[in-house]
Amino acid sequence: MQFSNRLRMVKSSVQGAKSVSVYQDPGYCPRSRGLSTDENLPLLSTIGWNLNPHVHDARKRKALKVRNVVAERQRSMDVVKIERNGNLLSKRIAERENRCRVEFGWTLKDGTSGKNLDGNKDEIKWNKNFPIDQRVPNGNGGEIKQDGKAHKGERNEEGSNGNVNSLIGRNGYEGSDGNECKVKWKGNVRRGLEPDGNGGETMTGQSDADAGVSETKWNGNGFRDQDNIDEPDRNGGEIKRNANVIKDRSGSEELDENDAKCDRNVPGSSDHGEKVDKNGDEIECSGKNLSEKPDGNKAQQNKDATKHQKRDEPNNGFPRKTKTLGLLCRKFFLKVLEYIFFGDNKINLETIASSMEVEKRRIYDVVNVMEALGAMKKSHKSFYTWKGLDNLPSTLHALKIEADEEGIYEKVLMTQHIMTRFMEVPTRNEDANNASPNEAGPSQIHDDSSLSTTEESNSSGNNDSGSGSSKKSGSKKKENKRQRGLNSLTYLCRYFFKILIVGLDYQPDYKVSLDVASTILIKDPEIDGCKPPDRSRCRRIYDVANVLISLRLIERRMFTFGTKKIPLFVYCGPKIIENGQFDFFHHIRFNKLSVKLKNSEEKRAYEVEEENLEAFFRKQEEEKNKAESSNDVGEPTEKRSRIEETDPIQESVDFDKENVSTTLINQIIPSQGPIPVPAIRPQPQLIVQEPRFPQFVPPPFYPQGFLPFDPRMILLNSGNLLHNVNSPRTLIQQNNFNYLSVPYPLSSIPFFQQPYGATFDTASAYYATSTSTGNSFIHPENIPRPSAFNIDSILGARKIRGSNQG
DNA sequence: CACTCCCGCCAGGAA
DNA sequence: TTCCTGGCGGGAGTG
Repeated sequence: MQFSNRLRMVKSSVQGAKSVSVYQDPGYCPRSRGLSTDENLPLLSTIGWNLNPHVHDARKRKALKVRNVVAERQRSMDVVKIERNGNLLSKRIAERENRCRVEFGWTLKDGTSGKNLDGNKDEIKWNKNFPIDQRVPNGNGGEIKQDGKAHKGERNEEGSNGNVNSLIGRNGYEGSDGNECKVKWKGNVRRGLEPDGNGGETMTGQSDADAGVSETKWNGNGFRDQDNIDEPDRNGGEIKRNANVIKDRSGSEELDENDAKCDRNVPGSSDHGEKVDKNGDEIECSGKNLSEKPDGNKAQQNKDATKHQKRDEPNNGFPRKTKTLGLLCRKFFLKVLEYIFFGDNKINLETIASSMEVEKRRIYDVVNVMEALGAMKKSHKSFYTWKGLDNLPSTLHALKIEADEEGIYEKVLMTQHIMTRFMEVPTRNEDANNASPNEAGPSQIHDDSSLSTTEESNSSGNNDSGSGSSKKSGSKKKENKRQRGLNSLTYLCRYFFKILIVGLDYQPDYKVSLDVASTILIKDPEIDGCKPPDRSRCRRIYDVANVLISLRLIERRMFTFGTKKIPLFVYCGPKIIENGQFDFFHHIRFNKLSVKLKNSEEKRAYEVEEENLEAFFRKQEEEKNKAESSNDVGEPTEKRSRIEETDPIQESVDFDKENVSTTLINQIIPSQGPIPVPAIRPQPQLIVQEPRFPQFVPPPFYPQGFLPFDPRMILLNSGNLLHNVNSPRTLIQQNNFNYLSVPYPLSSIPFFQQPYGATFDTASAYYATSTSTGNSFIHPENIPRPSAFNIDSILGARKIRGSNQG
């Protein structure tokens, strides 16, 4: 509770008064180029000007509805879950029509007072605190046993336990713990059950819904949502629910009423208690009882129920930092693990989204990346098949081959070189205004004269002139579609991976900056030159990167360049081997995030997710051990997790998983047991490495103005070229362009701290190679920015201009 | 101010 | 026609 309160953040409500960013500079914004200013105007809704308030309101309502739906689904999800015996939730909706019985149960943690509902139990014994164990024979001789005393069933009023479906109900943060608005299970819940006509049996009970790591059963408040929940499990058509089931029989208006009544110990009341729905289900009403009209398949997406849970919760009550994509990915992964654990590889996005308390839209971001990695495949609407990441090494191997064939490594190098030139220090006499980045590039002719079709299509995407013929619009549509595909997260992810892995064979410490990656991803330097990529796609790269980071497949490491820090991405996934196998669960378990999370909420959230994951694995192991108890010879437990000091993935050492610390974000714990493919970890940052730049063979393609360079060529002050590799000043100049064969060949700056490419002083035509001897050395501090390709900085300037323009 | 990236609008298309 | 999917950009949050 305290923590939840702490997490509450008041979302700033700055609206309207903000200046609007209008990207109208055709010289910079590829999408804007050649467009009229109207095309570049942001939506009115975003501006808030001249906007029909009704439209605006409608949008807001829609957004609100979406949020409500999410919350509603969450409630549904609470009811959907199953006992851990594998009664996997949500299978076929159609089956709900035939289900015979539904059990609502809470398994008791201490096991003293009742049986778990595992399996097809016929009865539940309740805690002795339960004064009444009322058995009502149903029409077919079945027994209905009802409720018990919940001794630990503290539930969130919202039913928004993000972990409701999780075996590990850690529930430690973001109010997802059911502790924010606790509903104490008062027990003493009595009710008269009406036998259903089908001989269905309803069991009500309650579990020790302790957020216990290993005991979490179904313990959420739930709306009955037949679309989600009314599905028999695979063990005989039972759904066991140990949730506070919300039942809306009379529509939203009654919710509060029911709510209020149910706060009391509910005596068996036909009004608020169980009712047989048309399918013969009985629904228990207990704890926080809300009722839902059992009127059919589409339970009214509850606005009202959500209403009261949302009203005090700006930003859904959770700080933004606890909703990061990386964190979401971790949660998602845990959910998937549960599915796998239950032997089901069909992932229902709706279910997952509900249980994670996020909009489905957010899930797509993760799913798309997973798809790109081959981990998931869409089966049908809202359902994906989990294929796993065990084949990741071979998947990446294939990607790497593709990358090689596409010459991506050369593109990377070339982009680095080209971008380097944006760091030119203008001569004193030179008007800085004339030295725009684009003009410096070898592809400038391209840039100016011929916008690529890509850009055209980009532009067309924003162009709503609509005056073209149908034929024209058809092709435009096609082009839009093509462009959309190129911008898809899946595509970007794969391409991003190609960029990140393609150089591993050449540079052991291969790393790529965001600027380089975004430039290559967003444009083909060969065609488009190295114009600044647009912001939007950079955002996508951030999205992809965050997911990959949370999966521990890449790392983002900060490198200093002068006074600036620039992030570089480093691959740290499994070794890329053809037909290699990879225990991804293992990988994600023992490779903790190495990034330092500054935000405490985010850090806490990550910790909780780590703990959840760990608890899941422990649970899994426990069960495994039980099964193999006879053979089990325990390893010495002295081996413990340790703080990673060297390359953490050098070897896989047996460690006692049970004692693995899961709270250290920066900790990397060697894995237990061998894994087929070790993970690649970046080198420790502080180790000075020899510059290891391969003898770069010029790529087979050359943009206009770009000529291959010879690493052995150096440029003398006279401008003549010489073959010499021994000189510290290794400058290559060909065709009016300067290339450096070896970036910072003799620089005292460690290579890993150096920016990509070389720093070039046009005034002196020297490369900075020495801090002590080179008269013309340009200290990094004197370089305006680590990369002029920093998108937002460029666009930020544009932004100002745009704002100035109106 | 720059960087990061969440949020939600809305186009496109599948169901 | 509905609604799922996901591209996209605004702007919030943070250092």
